[in-house]
Amino acid sequence: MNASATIKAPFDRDKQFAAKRRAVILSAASAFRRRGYHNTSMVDIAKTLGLTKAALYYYVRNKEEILFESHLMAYDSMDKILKRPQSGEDGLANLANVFREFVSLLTQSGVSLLTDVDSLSGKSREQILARRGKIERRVIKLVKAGQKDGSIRIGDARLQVFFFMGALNWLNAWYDSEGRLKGDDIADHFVEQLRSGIMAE
Amino acid sequence: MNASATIKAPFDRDKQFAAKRRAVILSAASAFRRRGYHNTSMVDIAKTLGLTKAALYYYVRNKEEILFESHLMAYDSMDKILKRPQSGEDGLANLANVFREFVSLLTQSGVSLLTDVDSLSGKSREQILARRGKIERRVIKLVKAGQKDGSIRIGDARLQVFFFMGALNWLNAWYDSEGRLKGDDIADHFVEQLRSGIMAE
DNA sequence: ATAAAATTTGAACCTTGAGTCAAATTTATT
DNA sequence: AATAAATTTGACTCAAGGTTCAAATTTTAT
Repeated sequence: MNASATIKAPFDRDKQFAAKRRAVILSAASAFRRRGYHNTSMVDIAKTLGLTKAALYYYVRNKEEILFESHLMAYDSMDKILKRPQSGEDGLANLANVFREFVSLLTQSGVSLLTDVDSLSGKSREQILARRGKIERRVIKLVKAGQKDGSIRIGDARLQVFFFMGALNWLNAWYDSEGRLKGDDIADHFVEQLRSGIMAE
Repeated sequence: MNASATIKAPFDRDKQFAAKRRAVILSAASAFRRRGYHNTSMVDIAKTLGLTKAALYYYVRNKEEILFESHLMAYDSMDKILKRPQSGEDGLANLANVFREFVSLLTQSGVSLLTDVDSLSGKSREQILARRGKIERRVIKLVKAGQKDGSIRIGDARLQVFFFMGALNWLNAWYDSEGRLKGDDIADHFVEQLRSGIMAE
């Protein structure tokens, strides 16, 4: 309608802001994963972005908020994976697909699974633990479905899940994107080890 | 020889000291495992022992030394397990035995596997990483032996090891000694999942 | 009971790093 | 080019917590 409507880019303020904010959090998350939350100072985070510490506070309320959002980002990604309609042969196949995407997420995208929940205080910590619990419960459901259709060995589903979720979290400690092993190789291998570890028969 | 020789206990100074020092480290290690290194203050550590912050420094050079020794303690225990002569049927059985003892160590004894290596500086960090690497290499050897005698599936042994060592480290995040699951149940389950995950055929 | 050594403490010190803010600078719009 | 809003900065404050130390207390041996 409006004749003057946007021939040039509309330089959306909010979008710009949101993008930069996201960059801050992703960059910080990566540092947290490598060096740990407490071993990463606000100055460190700022420097890697070519900014000054004070500038960070334009995008973020405080350091803890960065940690909080880092967690959220990872869990959002995992939720998205879990929500995709599962169309595998059976429960085991569905679980394997999800697990493969988890591994890919952690090796390919910049998203990292952080463990430093105890540096969050009160409400935030509860919220994050709730999210983690929700994801665990979803994965447990996948396992139980597989047990029901006979593709996954009968057993304590929770323990089965903890076992292979450990592999996922441990990735952080040793995976090096520059290293010899490519993310997909790892995914292939891990999926196979997961499958045979809980396959029925 | 000496007639006055030790009818009463010889109150061995050094032994007493060593025992208390060990207690400090074990107690701190447990706190580190639960709350994390940086979320545990020297005052916290002292209070749980009924001491004052300053008293800790009679037993320990500084906080980092506690973290360092915590790591050492865990790795010493694991080394001891790895050194026991393995007398299983085949490579897979040997590996399973070792893994079972690892799980028992972490669930039964107070020993905890810590991840906060990056809070150590310079030489200490290298030393700890070297110890961890040594253990990993030993376990990888066990896997390779199993591959050679046909009991373990052929594949990248290092990846196979990382997979199930993840389960071990993840234990810290969820295992609760007060919880419903007893350490041995977990060990049984995990060993089975490990076995079938890499068994040949 | 006393002296010497071992252990513990209270009260400081000191460093690090998170957070604040008014002013300077950059960017977008008229 | 002028202006207003958005962004960035330098310099500062402040608290937390690790570390030190001389003095007090407790323990062991004579």
